[in-house]
Amino acid sequence: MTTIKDVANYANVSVATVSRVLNNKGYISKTAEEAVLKAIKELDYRPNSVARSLYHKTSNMIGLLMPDITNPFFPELARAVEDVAMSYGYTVVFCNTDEEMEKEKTYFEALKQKYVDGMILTTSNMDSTKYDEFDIPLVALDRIISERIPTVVSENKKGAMEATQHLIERDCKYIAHLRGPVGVRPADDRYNGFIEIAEKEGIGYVTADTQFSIELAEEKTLELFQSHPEIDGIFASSDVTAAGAMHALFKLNKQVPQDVKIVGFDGIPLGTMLVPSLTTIQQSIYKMGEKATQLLIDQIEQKAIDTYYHEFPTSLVVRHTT
Amino acid sequence: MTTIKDVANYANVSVATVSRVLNNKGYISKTAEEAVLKAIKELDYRPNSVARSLYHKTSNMIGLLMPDITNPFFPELARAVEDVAMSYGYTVVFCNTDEEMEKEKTYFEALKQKYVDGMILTTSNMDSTKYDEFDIPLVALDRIISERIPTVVSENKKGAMEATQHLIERDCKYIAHLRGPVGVRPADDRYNGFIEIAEKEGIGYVTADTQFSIELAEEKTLELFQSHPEIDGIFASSDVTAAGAMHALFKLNKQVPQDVKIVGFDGIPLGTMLVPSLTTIQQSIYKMGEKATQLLIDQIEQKAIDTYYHEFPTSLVVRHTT
DNA sequence: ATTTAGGGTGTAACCGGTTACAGATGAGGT
DNA sequence: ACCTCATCTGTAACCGGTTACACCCTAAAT
Repeated sequence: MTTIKDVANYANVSVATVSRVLNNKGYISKTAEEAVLKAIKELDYRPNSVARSLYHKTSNMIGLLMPDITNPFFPELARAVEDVAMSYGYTVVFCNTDEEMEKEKTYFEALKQKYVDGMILTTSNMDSTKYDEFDIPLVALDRIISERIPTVVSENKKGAMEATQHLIERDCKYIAHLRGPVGVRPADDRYNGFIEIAEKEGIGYVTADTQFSIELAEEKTLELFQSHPEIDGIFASSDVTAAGAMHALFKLNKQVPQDVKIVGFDGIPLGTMLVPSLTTIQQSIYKMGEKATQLLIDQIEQKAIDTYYHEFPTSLVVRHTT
Repeated sequence: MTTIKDVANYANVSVATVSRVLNNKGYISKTAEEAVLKAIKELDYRPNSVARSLYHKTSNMIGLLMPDITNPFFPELARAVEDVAMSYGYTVVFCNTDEEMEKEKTYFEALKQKYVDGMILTTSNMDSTKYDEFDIPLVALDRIISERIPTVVSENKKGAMEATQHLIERDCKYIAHLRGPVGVRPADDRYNGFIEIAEKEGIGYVTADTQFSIELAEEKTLELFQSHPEIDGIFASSDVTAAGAMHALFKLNKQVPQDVKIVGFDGIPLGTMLVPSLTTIQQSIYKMGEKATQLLIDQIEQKAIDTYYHEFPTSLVVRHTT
């Protein structure tokens, strides 16, 4: 491996001069610069970024912590993060936490030891004060952790209200809500939005707790219909959950949208692949990923951050399940 | 940040002794060891892995190059890679190349500058000899690049044959194959497997070229039915493509599986979410990711690699589209 | 009493960069 | 002629670890 010393020797200058050329810093004579550039070219030299990191305590890497890339909501987010990061010369290290606090801690430690410049969190299982202790730039994405951490989320409550309203406009009389994980703010907000409209419109409703798993959603839907056969509308907390509900309806021999109408939440590609395709509340997933990454890089590069809380609008996309 | 020097001072020993304790190397007295361990604990010391890397000339990172994490085939692969990597103390940098040679080159350079220890390739758009030039451990996953690079793929041809046979057993008389990208070996192998069985069984068939996009698959399916309304079976080169075909059939008002039967390829979760759920050729996606990562780490750690070519069995999973 | 050998420890060089600092040179101002 | 200052360059310390080597100590062997 060619080192800066090799280049210095070859160009008959000191390592300091080579470093100056590399970083365009300080005074360099034309002669020296040319000699160095020639040496770099002929020796095919690339600076060792580990050595650089050691000195600068910086790695040009950012960490992306998410529950599970296998959950179809995250690939698009990850994609956006990576696109923006790369355009600024950062690389992305990605970590699946499975919502386990232990894993989260392990990754935090591992990444800190590698001098990652910052982290994007789409998962938060440690005590919220813990995050402030790590003195490393953070951004919360699709989660709300603490007001000290810049945050990017959707207008979850508003979206949920719109979804519920839509089902009512489509003549649903008794609506079930498949609620997301209790305690996760976006899911709670959707729940609250649903309740608010259902109460306001004085319509019949039930709710059931689910996670983001298709199997559980199917199971819960079957249970709901056992106790409430009059359900004619479902608002699912995520598109994956909606897919689970559709399976249950298939088993129950209910026609979608004739017998039961369904609205999901997320707007992931899965929705368009389902047959019939899924009416859903579209989040600006890619844009949220972009914004979060931008916010992180701004912090890393010490730029002032104007707003700490960013809410992205959602939109109702009517497809074939309503 | 606490350094090894702080620990040494606190424990009243030299940095060498601390390092020996950390790495369990050389002679250490019980007294010294205890003092060091106590210091480490009380100062909450973690060795700086960048400094370690500098000495050991490794970054403990591996690169994962894939076309697009947004394509539902890749998250599971990525997940497996990350799981195994992390269990060996490696972190994963992920890169989306969009099958563009330029991007691939850029990432290769960027990662080499960061001295990643190795890379897993699920995409290959450079000249195959180019890869040999980079003297860095590589593994080809779901791609075949060169026999000098350890390779992990599915039994694509065999799987395709099984899929075709299955459609014939289900009484299909005229089968369409939605072929994957020409020139990509796994896709070509599936095509060849299909042709071989179709010819052998003397059944009617057509093929159409697609990519891994749902829209294109839908479009091509519509075209196929226009020219060949007698099609009663479809073997799609991927599950995403199969989903596209299902959309087309929905538009054409054809019942699945009554009028047309469909078999996909991949076994991604999407298949179970579709209604009706998709019969498919299941690849051991996770296991392939594990194996590839293991092969990469073996190379990095200079272990001998017994076999360079690994084929994973596929299996027919019969669900509701056949 | 003197070797000998193994246990235990610290010093300093090293990994490959960056940069503070000091010294050298030469042009321009007084 | 002397001073000032900008330009240019090299030496060496530093980032935070690892380890070769030298040295000391003690107990067993001769």
